[in-house]
Amino acid sequence: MTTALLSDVDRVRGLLSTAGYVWTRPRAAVLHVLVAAPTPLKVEEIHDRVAQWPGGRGINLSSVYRTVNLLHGLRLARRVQFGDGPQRYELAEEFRGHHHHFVCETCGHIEDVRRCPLEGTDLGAGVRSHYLELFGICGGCAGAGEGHVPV
Amino acid sequence: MTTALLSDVDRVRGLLSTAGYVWTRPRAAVLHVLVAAPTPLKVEEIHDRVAQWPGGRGINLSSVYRTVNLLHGLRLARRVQFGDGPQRYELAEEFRGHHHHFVCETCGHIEDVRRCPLEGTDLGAGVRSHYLELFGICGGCAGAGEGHVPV
DNA sequence: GTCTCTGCAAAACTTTTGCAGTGTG
DNA sequence: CACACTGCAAAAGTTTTGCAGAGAC
Repeated sequence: MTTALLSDVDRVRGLLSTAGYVWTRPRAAVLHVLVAAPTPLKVEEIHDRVAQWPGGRGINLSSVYRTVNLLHGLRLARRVQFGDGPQRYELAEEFRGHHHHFVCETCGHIEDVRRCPLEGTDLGAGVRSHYLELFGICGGCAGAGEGHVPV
Repeated sequence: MTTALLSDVDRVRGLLSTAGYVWTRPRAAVLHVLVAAPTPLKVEEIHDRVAQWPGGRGINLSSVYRTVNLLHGLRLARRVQFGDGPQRYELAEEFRGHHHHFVCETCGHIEDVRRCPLEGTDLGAGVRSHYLELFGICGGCAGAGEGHVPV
């Protein structure tokens, strides 16, 4: 999945460059935030974290939108939505590997589900991809021995 | 799934009444539209179709929003989202049965997937529900014998 | 007749866009 | 130094809300 010699940020930087895109401060900042995030982030959250990042002060919300749209268009970022609320973004499967999410209906906590329940399943001819999210009660919100335990 | 003696509209009407809600023209119109729709509809689309419905002229978009939110809150309608774009609504599983959707990436055509690929699958402890959509190329957009064929 | 609900208009929220100036390669 | 990109501000698209009047029971 990952060339251990190159960080994900560097890999994306190279891919953007090859595609003819310039490496700028806003793009670098958004990438660093996405690489560091364990779960999908709202654009607003990316913007907030970008401001913490060294040299990230003053980066405009529009630029964050433009950057995630660019990454999504190049299939370097994946768009995720949990029920209501705004879109969220995370690094593409190429970097993170194929996975889904478990969302706790009580506290909103998000967990990666690394074992795809559809693996080996026949989805029918013509199906190219699938979008799956699981919902339930996480370990923290349920009593002992009752909450979510991945398979 | 359905009490053949009562239409879905009548069943919802009874449920709303039991819950203390009044049966009004906007609510009736939205329900008729949802019952008649084979696939999930955008609020804008519901609003348009409501206007066609006898006595539906003049029903405000806000009322459509309020109605779908009410139905969704009572678990009588299900919210669906395909990639970008606005939310869509369809009658709850209680009426339509458990199913998913296949969305053609080329033409946007939506098809019901009545056989759940996760049936009998172990999703892990604590999982209460799942959200699954399939994407690919439909029969109409692919060459003969190549497009989507449900399992 | 009471109290819920609706229409209308305004606002809130998310996302996109035009444009003049900045910064990358 | 040319051209892509950014910040800013304004706009577009979707959804929510306050309020006075209409309608259901």
